[in-house]
Amino acid sequence: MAKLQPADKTQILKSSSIFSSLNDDELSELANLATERNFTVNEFIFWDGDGPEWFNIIDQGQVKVFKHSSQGKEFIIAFFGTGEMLGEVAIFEDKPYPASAQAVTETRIVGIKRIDLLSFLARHPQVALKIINVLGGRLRDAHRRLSDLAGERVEQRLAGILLMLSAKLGLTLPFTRQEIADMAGTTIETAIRVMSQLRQRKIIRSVRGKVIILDAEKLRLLSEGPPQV
Amino acid sequence: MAKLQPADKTQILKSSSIFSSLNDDELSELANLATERNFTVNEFIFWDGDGPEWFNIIDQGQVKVFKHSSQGKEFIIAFFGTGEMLGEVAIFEDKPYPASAQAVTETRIVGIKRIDLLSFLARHPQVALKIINVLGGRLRDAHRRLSDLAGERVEQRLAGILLMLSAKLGLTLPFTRQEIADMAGTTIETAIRVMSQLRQRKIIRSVRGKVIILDAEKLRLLSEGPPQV
DNA sequence: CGCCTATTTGAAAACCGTCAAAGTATGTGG
DNA sequence: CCACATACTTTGACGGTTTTCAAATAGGCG
Repeated sequence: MAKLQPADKTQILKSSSIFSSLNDDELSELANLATERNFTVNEFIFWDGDGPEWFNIIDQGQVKVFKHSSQGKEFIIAFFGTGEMLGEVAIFEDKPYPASAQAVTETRIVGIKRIDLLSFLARHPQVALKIINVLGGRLRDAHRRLSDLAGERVEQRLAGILLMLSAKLGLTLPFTRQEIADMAGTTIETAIRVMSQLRQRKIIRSVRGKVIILDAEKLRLLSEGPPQV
Repeated sequence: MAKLQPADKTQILKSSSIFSSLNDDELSELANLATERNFTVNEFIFWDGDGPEWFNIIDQGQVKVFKHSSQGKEFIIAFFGTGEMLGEVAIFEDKPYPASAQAVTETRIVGIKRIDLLSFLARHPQVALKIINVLGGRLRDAHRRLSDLAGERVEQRLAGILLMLSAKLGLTLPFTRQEIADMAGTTIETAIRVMSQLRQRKIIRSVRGKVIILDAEKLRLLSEGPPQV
C-alpha cells in the first residue's frame, strides 16, 4: 500500500462526517497534526488496557473492536469502516482502552494525538458537537444491545444483529459464524443451529464466510416478536 | 417541595461537574434558559419513544432509566442522581428517547430545551468537551456490561453489578432484589438464590430493600475469576 | 492432492427461567 | 393497638434453552 502524501490526509479527514463542517484551512491544520498508519490483516491497532494515545479515523479497511470476558470468551462490540472514528472512549476519558481493536482487512488509519485533538476541539465546537452526536448514537446502540442481551432469546438476538449489520452493510454480510456468534453473545454451535433454521425457512442464504439476507421482513418479525405459537 | 428562585437554578447548574468550567455570567445565561421541573415518586420523566425535548440535570432525587424487551422484561440501564445529566442521547441525536426514565424518589430536575443547549454548546466548547467526557464514560460502562452479559454467569454478573453500584454509592445499596435482577439481566428468583449464597458466605448482608456489602474483596474475586474448584 | 479453517450435527449436562406457594416486613385504617 | 392489605423476599420443583464436548463434513488455497 503506497504512502500517502500530506495533501491526501486532508482528503481523508474531509471524507469523515465528523469533520465535514471544517473549511480547507481548518482541514489542513488538522491534517498537519495527523499521522498515517497502516495495518495488515489481523494486526492489532490497540490492545485492551493500553494507554490512550491516538484518536483514529479509518480511511480504508475494516476494524473489529472486541473484549474478552473473564472466561476468555470474545465479545465483538463493533465493526468499523471507512470514515468512522476509533478509540475515542479512551482518548476522551484519558484512561486505558477498554477493548482491543484488530484490522480485519488491510487497513489505513489517520491518527491524531490525544492532546492535539483536544486542543483542536476546544477551538472548533462544531466538531465537538459532531462527536457528541456520534457518541450518542453509539450509546443508543449499546443500550439497545444490552436490553436485547438481557431479555431476548438467541434467535431474536441473532435476527437483531443481522438486521443491524444489514442496515449498515447491505444484504450481504461478510462475517463468519464465529464472528456473528461473538456479536450476539452466544456460541458458534448455537448460532449455526439457529441460522440453519433460518436458511431452511428461506430467510437467509449461507456461504462460507458470508451470510446473505433473503427476507429482511421476516427477520424483523422474528427480532421483534416472540414466535409465540 | 418549594419552588426555587431563578438564582437557585444557577447554583444547581454550577453543582454539576458538566458546567464547572463556566463563570458566573455564563451560568446565569444558562440558568435563564433552564426550567425547573418536579416529579413525585414513580412519576415518569420521559417515555421510551417520546420525542426529544429536554436536556436534564438532576438536582435532587434519584432516577431510574430502563427499557423493556419485546417480551416485556424490564432492563435497568442505569440509576442517576444529583448532578448527573439525563436524556442526553435523544437530545444530541434528535431522535426519540431510547428508554424510559422514572423518578425513584421525589425528584427535582432542571431542564434545558434542546435548541438552547445546542446553541450554548456551540459557544462553549469546554462544556461540550465535558459532555464528551461523560458520554465516553457511559459508553465504556455500557461496553463492559455488554461483554459481561454475553460472557459471564449470573453469579459473576451480579458481583460485577454490586461492585459498580458500590463504587458509586458506597457499601449500602438501596435497591430491591427485583431492581438488582433487572440490572443484571436475570430474574428475581435467580438473583435471590445467588445472593442467598453470598449472604451465607458473609459477603453481603440482607435487609428489605437494601443490600449491604461486607466483603468487597471477595466480591471482586468472584466477579473477575470463575469460582473454578 | 493435502492442509487448514469454517461449517455442521449429535448427545448430554448445566444453567437458568418459569410456575407455585409460603413467609416476612411495612404501612394503613379502624 | 390490632387486623389487614401490600409489597418484598424466600424456597422448591420442573422444564426449556443454551452450552459443552465430540466428531464428521466441506470449502478454499498452496
